[in-house]
Amino acid sequence: MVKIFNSLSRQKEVFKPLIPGKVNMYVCGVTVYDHSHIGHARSAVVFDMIARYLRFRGYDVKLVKNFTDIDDKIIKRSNEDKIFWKDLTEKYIQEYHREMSLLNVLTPAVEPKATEYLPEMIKVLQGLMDKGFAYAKEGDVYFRVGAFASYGKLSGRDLSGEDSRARVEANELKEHPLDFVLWKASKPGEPSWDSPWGKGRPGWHIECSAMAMNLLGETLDIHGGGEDLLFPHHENEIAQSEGFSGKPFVRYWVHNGFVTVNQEKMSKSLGNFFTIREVFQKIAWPEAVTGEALRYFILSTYYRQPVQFSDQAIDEAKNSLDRFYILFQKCEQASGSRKEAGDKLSQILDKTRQAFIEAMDDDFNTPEAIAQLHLLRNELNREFSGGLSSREGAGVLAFFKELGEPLGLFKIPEKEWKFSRVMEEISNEDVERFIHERQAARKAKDWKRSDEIRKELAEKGVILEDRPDGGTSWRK
RNA sequence: GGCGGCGUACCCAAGUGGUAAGGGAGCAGUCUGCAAAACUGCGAUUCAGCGGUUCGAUCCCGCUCGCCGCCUCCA
Repeated sequence: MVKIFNSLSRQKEVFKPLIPGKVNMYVCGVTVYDHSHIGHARSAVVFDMIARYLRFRGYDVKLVKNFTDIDDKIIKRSNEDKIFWKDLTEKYIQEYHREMSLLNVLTPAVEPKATEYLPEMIKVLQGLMDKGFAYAKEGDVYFRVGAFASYGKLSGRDLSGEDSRARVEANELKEHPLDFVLWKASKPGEPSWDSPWGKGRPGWHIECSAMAMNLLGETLDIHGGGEDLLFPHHENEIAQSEGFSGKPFVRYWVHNGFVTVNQEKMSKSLGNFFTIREVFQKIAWPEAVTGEALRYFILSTYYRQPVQFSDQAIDEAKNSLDRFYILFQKCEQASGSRKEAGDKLSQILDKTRQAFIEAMDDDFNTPEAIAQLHLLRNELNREFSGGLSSREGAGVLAFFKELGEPLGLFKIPEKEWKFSRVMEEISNEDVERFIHERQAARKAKDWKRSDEIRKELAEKGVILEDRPDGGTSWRK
């Protein structure tokens, strides 16, 4: 039984989708005018994890995540950089895709772009006009907040209570300060589309309503996004969508917490942000390893809590993952002749699976779920210090991969994981050659030469482990 | 001014009305020719502070302090 914290009710609720077994899920994506930062990465990873976990629990999940490819910032940037706005957005969409794949974020079923849904948006606008929820002024169209009785139910504000310090944009054309623009008349030279109210472009909020309703239906099971979108964006989406359809727009609102730097929200305006690409550039591990470390870092905090980004935090995540991969390597090297433990192993695995599900069912408590995997790792090392049979080793490995799937972790083949911090390249053949030489030295009790070789290899990032059976394992 | 959140060991981070998971780092031990890995032990008499409710509170209530977020584009 999955429970989800619903921002609308501000409590955990038992998750029951509209249609049993099916989940329609919409997540606000990014505005493509610049590089994405770690905050965007968090949101993407969190909702990817949620979709993965619901699938793990047997739901048929359809996930839609949009690209906002037309807005003020895009127009501004395209003018500054003297690049056609369409080329600008295309460039960043491609970059986003590349980064998502490094983070092991699955591609959503549909990734609609705002500019591909103009007719659908205009249809919603027209509907809102017809019902009196919208009014046109000088080529703009505004939503009339006063006409929508439950306006403010998500963000907990009421229309009368907006006092003098509310920083609402002054606009003579609006009937109420909180009225928001659905359609914006275009200035000469700006990208524009035809509409019954003249040439213009859509306001920000309308795209999500139109795309979500068209692709997933008028009532969504889950709608996600960063907590900064709660107001006004999601509040406005509710008003538009419910005003238009007369049906509840979203059953479960889910919001992820921020990535912070020195306790402050990572944001463009504060200038304290790290782009995803910059993190990958800075860290010398293979990209896939960095991606998994970053993902582990994100998932090691509960998704609604703020998470503090730092180089050290990524290092710690990597260290934790190393422990798992060392175990995986041992599983791979398990010996076929080993006597099997029988039921004990499967009992241990079952117990962990149960605890894992219990944690994840409780509003996707990934830190707790990961802790369970560490407990298992610990128990396996303790109970099976004598080693596992190759069949058992494969079983354990498969088990970690199985539970790693909803988290999107443990995806990297053991041989490709990077243990050492040393980035020097050395071929496997050379490593084997050195180890062979060292074996001979050890046999002759030439410890001096043996240690020299160990040291040499260590400098090249190869870590040696002499096994009780006389062989030597290595990793790099 | 309105609304909301947070404060758990050196760092990260779960959690429950019944006496503090897990990870990282550290130290010690076992094992090892030496290592590595692994395991074992040590590490918050205590959960920002002060009151209250309770047989009992880190967890419930109130107040105080500190930090942060939204109210403007924002994941």
